[in-house]
Amino acid sequence: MRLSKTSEYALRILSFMINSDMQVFSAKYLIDTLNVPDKYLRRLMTDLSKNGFIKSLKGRDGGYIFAKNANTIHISQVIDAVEGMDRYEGCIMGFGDCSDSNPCSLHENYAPIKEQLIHFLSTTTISELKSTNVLKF
Amino acid sequence: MRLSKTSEYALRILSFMINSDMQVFSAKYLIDTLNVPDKYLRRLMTDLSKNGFIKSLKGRDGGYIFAKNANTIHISQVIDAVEGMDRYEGCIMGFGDCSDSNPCSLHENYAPIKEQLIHFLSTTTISELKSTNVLKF
DNA sequence: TCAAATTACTATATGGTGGTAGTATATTAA
DNA sequence: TTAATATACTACCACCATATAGTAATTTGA
Ligand code: FES
Ligand code: FES
Repeated sequence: MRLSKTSEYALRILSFMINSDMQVFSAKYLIDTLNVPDKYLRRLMTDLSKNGFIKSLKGRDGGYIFAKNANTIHISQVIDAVEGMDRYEGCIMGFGDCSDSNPCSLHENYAPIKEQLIHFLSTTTISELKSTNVLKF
Repeated sequence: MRLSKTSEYALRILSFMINSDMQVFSAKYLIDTLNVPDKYLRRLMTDLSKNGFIKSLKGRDGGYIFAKNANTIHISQVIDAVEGMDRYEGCIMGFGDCSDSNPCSLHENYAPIKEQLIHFLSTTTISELKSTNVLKF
């Protein structure tokens, strides 16, 4: 299972921000530190701003800052904002509806795993990504 | 979590074949029954043949047939043949190496779920997809 | 034999994600 | 006031998965 690259970038950025002591992060700084393509990161940050996760401070000494407490931002919300969560909620074989009463041949075994995945993504918040063990961003 | 459309098709086809009493399946029959695009299915079948899951019988009354016992075909092998399993084995945040000693910030919570997913895909065989409960192909 | 039924091959079109380029706009330290 | 430092916007390009089209090759029943 892999997220879209855009989701990966978004989570890496927010994860990096919550693990840092700094308050304001310029695009340039994030680009250099996280090795995310310049213009791609800028567009993504605008997108995250519009979705209310962060807000931008324009002009000299400007940058990005959390728009709300990171413990109110769930991973699933971030994924939903940049690529949509549908991809993870539907049937693994591509049939739209996934339910016990209308199962595909993989449903019985896969459904419990999916439940855990969805639960994990929708209950974990960005602030829970703060850790001293994490070595990479 | 969703497989690539090609993997979906492949699994739906093999799942359909194991759940049917027939032995030989023409491309035309599969196309009409499973609503998979004509030429796309044909190319996929050739691909599955080359990977040894099925074999083709050419000419009049030809079609496709399992090339080996379906209980020796694991789901992960099918996925690996048509889209590759790397996508599911790596770090959820896109860092190549995923291990407890070099974790990303999601690793601690995600790794156990990934283990289950990989285990499920690599131990389940096509013949286990035979079921009277399944309503859709 | 040969026509019908079938798979195999090659080339091309399309759509979406990821990535790039250039310009416009806003803010502020000096 | 103004130059420097930021973000915002618009258009475009590249690649890959998905899908389509046309033709060639193979087998077999009649
Ligand atoms: S119906 Fe396919 S995974 Fe639930
Ligand atoms: S290192 Fe990211 S999921 Fe394991």
